[in-house]
Amino acid sequence: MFELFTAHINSKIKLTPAEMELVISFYFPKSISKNQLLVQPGKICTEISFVNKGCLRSYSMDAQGNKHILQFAVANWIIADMESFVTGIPSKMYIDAIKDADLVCIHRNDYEEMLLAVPKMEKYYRLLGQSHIVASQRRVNAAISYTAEQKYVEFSNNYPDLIQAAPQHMIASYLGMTPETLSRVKKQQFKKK
Amino acid sequence: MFELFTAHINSKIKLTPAEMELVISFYFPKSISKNQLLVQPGKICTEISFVNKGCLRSYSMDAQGNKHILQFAVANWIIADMESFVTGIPSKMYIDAIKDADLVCIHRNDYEEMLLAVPKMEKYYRLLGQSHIVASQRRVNAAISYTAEQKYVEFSNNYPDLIQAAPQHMIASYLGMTPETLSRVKKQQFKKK
DNA sequence: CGCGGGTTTGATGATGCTCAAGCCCGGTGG
DNA sequence: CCACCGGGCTTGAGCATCATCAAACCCGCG
Repeated sequence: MFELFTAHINSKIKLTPAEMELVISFYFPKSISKNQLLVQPGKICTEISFVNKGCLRSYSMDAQGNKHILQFAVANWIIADMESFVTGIPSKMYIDAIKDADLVCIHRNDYEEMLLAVPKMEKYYRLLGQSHIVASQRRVNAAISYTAEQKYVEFSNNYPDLIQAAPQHMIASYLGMTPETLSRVKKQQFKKK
Repeated sequence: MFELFTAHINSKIKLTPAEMELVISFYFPKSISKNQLLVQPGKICTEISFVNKGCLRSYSMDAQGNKHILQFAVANWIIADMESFVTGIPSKMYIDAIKDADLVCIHRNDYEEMLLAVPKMEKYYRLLGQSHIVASQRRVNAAISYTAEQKYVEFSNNYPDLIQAAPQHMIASYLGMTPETLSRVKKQQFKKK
């Protein structure tokens, strides 16, 4: 149940078995099936979710009803609308499963308490934050500097697993282009080699 | 010297005077003048810098020699190439001052040690990371969903101070458009009201 | 077999880029 | 004090990239 999660924690920090047990007591498992919503606009994002299995995405929707994918989360990643989670303001985005998923979650009411109970977990979340920042930095750089083709190449290098897991129109959305453009980019790519 | 920095820490966590003194002992002040480089490609980013005064930017340069600004940092913000800082691989980006700046820095050799000496600082950096993530999320969303005009409007709402502080061509770079486009967008904006 | 979501392809058009020139303005030196 | 220089901003014309709209295609599934 919690094996992957505890292994992930152990890979970043060292906890005694007692501490680990205490940590776990604050978390709860949750399964959501494909297309099921975890977060939606107007509601507060109450949980941080660690993905055990499956795949989630977070996205916003613009005035024309177009979805824009901000993040994918596969196994060993966490996902949440941190803006809503930390401030308590209603979320403006959606999070749902694109493949049936098993999660390990912590509620925002328990989060600070857990960190007080096991302060070493501050480091765990600091390190996660650092990884997230590194990933965001790359993402922003690609978004503002790259052509459609460069974006796709970089993405497929960085996330070869997602190329498999996610349907193409979602990858297009993540990359900030239309499905048609991505289709044409791939065709071009193919011709080049 | 360290007033703003200690105030910033105190606004996020509670430290005893002794702890604060210990923390401070790991940091050193640094002044850099306009146009001076703090980080450059090929070299490891050895410091995290807290901005006391002035303004810095981080940017990448593409094959055509175009600069793409990833982040601005004014007072009370921190800046670093976290990818290089945490992994120790050479940076691929530049950080320089766009206004004479006073910084409070910590060297990567001292960072983990400082966190061991004063574990409460884990929380400080966790919270900074959270803020950074929230900001990045907004930035990514704007980059992939907005038109040039929407990007500018959102930016001027979120960072009215930077509209003053940064020259227009840098704001254009930050927003992922050319200076010409930003100029035209502003003209349009003006005509609307 | 036929439906439907997702992908591909094509034609057209808009947004934003490129290149080039002119303008504005603050700083410098005669 | 004025002339000149230069960087940054603006303006214009033409163009490339990518979006839009529409239709066809593919394929798994009921």
